[in-house]
Amino acid sequence: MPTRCVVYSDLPHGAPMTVRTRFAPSPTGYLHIGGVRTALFNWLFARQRGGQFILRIDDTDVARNVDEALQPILDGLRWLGIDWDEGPGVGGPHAPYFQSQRADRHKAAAARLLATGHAYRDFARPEEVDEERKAAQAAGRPFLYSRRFAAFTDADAARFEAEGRPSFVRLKMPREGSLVIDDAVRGRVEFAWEREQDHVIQRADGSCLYHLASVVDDHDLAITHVIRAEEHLSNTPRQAFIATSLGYPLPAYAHLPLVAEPGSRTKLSKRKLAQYLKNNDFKQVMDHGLRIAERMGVSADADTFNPVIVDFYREVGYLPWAIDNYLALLGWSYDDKTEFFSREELTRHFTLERINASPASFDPKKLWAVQDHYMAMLTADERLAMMLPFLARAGLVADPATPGERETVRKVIEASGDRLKVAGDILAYADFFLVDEPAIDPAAVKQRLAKPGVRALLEAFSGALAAVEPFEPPMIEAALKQVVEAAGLKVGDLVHAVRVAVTGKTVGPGLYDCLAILGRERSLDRIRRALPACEPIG
RNA sequence: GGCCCCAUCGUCUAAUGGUUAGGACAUCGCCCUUUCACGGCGGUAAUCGGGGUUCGAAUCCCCGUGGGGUCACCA
Repeated sequence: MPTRCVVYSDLPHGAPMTVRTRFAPSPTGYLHIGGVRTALFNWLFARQRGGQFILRIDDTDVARNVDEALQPILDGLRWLGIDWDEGPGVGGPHAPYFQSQRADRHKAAAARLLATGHAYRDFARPEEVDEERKAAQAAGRPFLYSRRFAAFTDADAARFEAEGRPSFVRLKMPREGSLVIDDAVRGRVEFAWEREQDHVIQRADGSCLYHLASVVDDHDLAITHVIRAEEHLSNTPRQAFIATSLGYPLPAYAHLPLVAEPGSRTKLSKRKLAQYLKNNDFKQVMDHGLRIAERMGVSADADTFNPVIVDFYREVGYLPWAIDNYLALLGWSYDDKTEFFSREELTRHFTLERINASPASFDPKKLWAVQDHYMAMLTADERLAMMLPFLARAGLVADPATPGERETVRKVIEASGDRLKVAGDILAYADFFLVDEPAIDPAAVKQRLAKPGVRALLEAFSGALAAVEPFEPPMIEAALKQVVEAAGLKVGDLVHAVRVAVTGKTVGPGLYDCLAILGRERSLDRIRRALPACEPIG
């Protein structure tokens, strides 16, 4: 290893090498929003350069059921449209794409490192290293393993073995000089070798640790650009040491700014949901999701029903591209005003150069705004296709929906306009058209129905409604205005009461649309049934 | 604590060393309006501090301060 080694942020010009990036999640059972951002940037960069995006599963240390823990991650990426050229489910020329299945390669690399003197067998017991560590700490100096149980000769090894000590393998890190990497987003970063530990790369049982495995796999998969979160920046020296010791060319590195908590710079974590809920924007988005889950009768399992986890957005009915577009803006920008990009535009414009180096806090309200924008661009048919499954899940329509149900829902969608922000919102706007006896909000009754004069007004309107022909919004509006004028009142005085009588709520699409969709008979029936509630309370 | 990274409105961000420091979300006010939502108009709001370099610094350098990441036989 040269005392100074410069890693370039991109490949030399003229090298006709295809860009290959990877996302290497470990099977944790869920897809974290920060992980998605990393995957997205890798994907975008590969696509922009006409290269390949590889999905590798870093399951080196898993004791759990990998399939079960992997599925949500694969599903999440697919849902978001982040497709991989090689990896689980699609295979590829460098298979297998599971780290656990590459153990032989890792072991061979460890053996080579040992043979070339870049690593050594160590016979220290954990507590013996801990003692050194504590002593260094107490003395106020940086810890550096003494290597006193390192076997640099066969004689050493024989002696330690005679003591019955198990051995494992450590890196023999340089203790002079420094490593300089030219990070694509951070620029030049220098690390002194004397601060780097002799990391363990292979356990006594022969299994290899993450850093070795990762470097070997990246090389075997011909990864050219390692684009990952900033938390890995300090891992880079040991990985660069492993790679160069093995004779591998170094990949280019790009360390992405962390996705931080709302209103903070701390790394976003799914475990701190309770704390994030104190943030009003976060709470609003969460509560909205909770209401939708409740209407569908879905249990909002805190483990995945969490705005830090991608599943949340799928459950609630966000558009996958809205999430991609929002996440692309978290740490990256195109110019001073463009915020919305089609898939093609984004893959055309994306560059590593325009990635920001400082942490970016996750703002669920801004994501909401991006979602709003894309939702508004959908046609009624597109929304219908998107929303029907939510209604079916809530038991409000058959699965598949009958032609009649589809027609009704389509009308509701058209009448609802921009009110539907996420697919799950249809539940709140369509229910009273799909059930015979909609739930009545008591507060709405008190506010709009239980007042003097309301009953007579509703009765008069019923009479007018019975004669409206055709039963369409403009005519219904005219009839209502006539009743109101005859009574010497304002439109609002009747509209609100009719709305509550008919829908049970104070909010919804335009009233005339509601009545038209409901039809004459059902409208009259509901008004009739609401009349007893019009008696003033007390 | 060591090492490393970061620092423009509350948030995401823009600004070849020369701009009245721009946009978006959020927020506030007004308008539109049958509710809600949308929409329209307008407002509040930022270069962490101190030194340099320079005719000129958000921008380059240094020092502080603050925040963050990382220091496993986890990944």
